[in-house]
Amino acid sequence: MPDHRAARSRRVTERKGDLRERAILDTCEALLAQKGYDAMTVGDIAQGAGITRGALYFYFGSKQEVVTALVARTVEHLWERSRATAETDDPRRAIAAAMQRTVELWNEHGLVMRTAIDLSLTVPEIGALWSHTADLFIGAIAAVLERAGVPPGTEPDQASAMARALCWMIERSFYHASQESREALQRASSTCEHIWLISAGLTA
Amino acid sequence: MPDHRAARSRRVTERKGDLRERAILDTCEALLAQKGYDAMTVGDIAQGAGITRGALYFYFGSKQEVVTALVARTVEHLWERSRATAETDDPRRAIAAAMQRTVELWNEHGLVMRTAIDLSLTVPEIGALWSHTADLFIGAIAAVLERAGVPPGTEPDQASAMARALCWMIERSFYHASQESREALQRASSTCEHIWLISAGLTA
DNA sequence: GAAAAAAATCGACGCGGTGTAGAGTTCTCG
DNA sequence: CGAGAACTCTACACCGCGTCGATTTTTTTC
Repeated sequence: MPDHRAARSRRVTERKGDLRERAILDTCEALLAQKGYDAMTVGDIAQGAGITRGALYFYFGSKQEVVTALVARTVEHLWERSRATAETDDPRRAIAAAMQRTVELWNEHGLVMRTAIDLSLTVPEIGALWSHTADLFIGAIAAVLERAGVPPGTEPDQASAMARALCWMIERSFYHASQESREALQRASSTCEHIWLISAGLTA
Repeated sequence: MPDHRAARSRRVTERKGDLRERAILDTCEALLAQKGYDAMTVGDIAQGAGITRGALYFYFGSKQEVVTALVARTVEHLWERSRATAETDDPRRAIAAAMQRTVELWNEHGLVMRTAIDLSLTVPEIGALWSHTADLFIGAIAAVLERAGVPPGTEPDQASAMARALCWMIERSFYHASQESREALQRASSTCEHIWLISAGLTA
C-alpha cells in the first residue's frame, strides 16, 4: 500500500508566499550591502526577488516595513543566541565570553545591525526593536559589574549607569570597526574588554 | 552656484546673497529640529527663507549640500571653541573641564551634531567632517590619558586605542542623552567622566 | 475532481519631491 | 546710464513611492 496517509502529519502548510517573503528579505539584505538603504529602491528589491513592485506590496506595506522585518528577523536570531549563553560566576570569564560572543554577532550580522542603528531614529518600529536589544545588553553588563563588586544603582559611579555607557561604547566601537575589517573588530573588542575590566575594578 | 570663495574675500560690503545663504542655513536648522531630515523638503527650506525652490538652487546644488554647509558651519564653531580651551596639567582637572565643555557643546548644537552623525554614512562629505572632528577629540583624550600615566601606543591597553573607545562612548552617550533633556545629558556626562577617570588610573 | 475561496501577481495610475532650463528682474560698478 | 553680474521666478522632466482593480494561480472544500 502506498503511504498516502502520511499526509496526516502536521504539515505547516508552507505557502508559496512564505518562500517569496524570505526571498524578499534576503534580496533586501544583499542590496543593503551593495547599495545602502537610500540608493536601494523598492523596484530593485522586487526585481531581485523575481516579482514586480506591485506584487511586493502584497507582502509589505512599504520599503520601511521590508527593512523592519529584516531587522526583526536578525534581532530575533540575536536574542536566541544570547539566551543560549552559559552564565559564569567568574566576572573575568563572563566578560571575555560576552565580548567573544559579541564579536561573532557583529561578524555575522554587522550590516543589518548597522542599518538598524542608522534607522532607529527615523523608523520608530526599528528604534523600539533596537532599544529593547540594547536594554538586554545593558542589563547583562550591569549584572557582571555588580558581581564584580560595583554597587548597584543609577548614580554615575554605580552599575546601571556605567553599564549603559559601556554598552554605547561597545556599540559604537563595533559599528565603526565592523565597517573596516574583522581584524579591526577584534582589536576594538580587546580595547572594550580592557575598559570594561577596569571599570569593574578588575585591574589585574 | 556662485563662486563662494574667491569673489567674496575681497568684498567688504555684504551681498544680498550672503544674507539669504545664512537665512537658508538658519531655516534648515530650525526645520531639522521640528521635522527631521527626511520630512524636511527643499520647498520647506526655501519657503522658510523667503524664496522659491528655484532660487535656493542658485545657492546650493542639493538638499544634502545645504545640510553639509550647516554641519560645516557648526563644526567650525566647535573647533574654535575647542582651540580656546586652556590646557591644564592636572589630568583630573583636564578631564572635568573637557566634559564640561562637551556638555555645553551638545546643549548648544546637539541637534546638528546628531544630524551629522546620522548622515555620516550616506553623505561622504559630512562623514569626513565628523570623522575629522572625532580625531581631534580622540587626540585630546589620548593626551590626557598619557599625562595620567597610561602608556602611549595603539595596543588595546594603551592610550590611543582606549581614547578611541572612550570617544565613541561619549559620543553615543551624549547622542542619546541630548535627545532627552539637559538633566540626562548632565548625568551621562558624570558617568562618562567617571569611566574616563578610572580608565586613566585615577580611581580616587 | 470540480467549484469556491483565498493567495498571489501584474500593469497602470496619481502624487509628491528632486533637480534643471531659460527667461526675467535687480543690483553694482565703471 | 548701461553692461554685466547677481539674483529670482515659473515651468518642466524625471523618478520613486504607494494604490487600485483586474487577472491568474494556488489551496481548500465538498
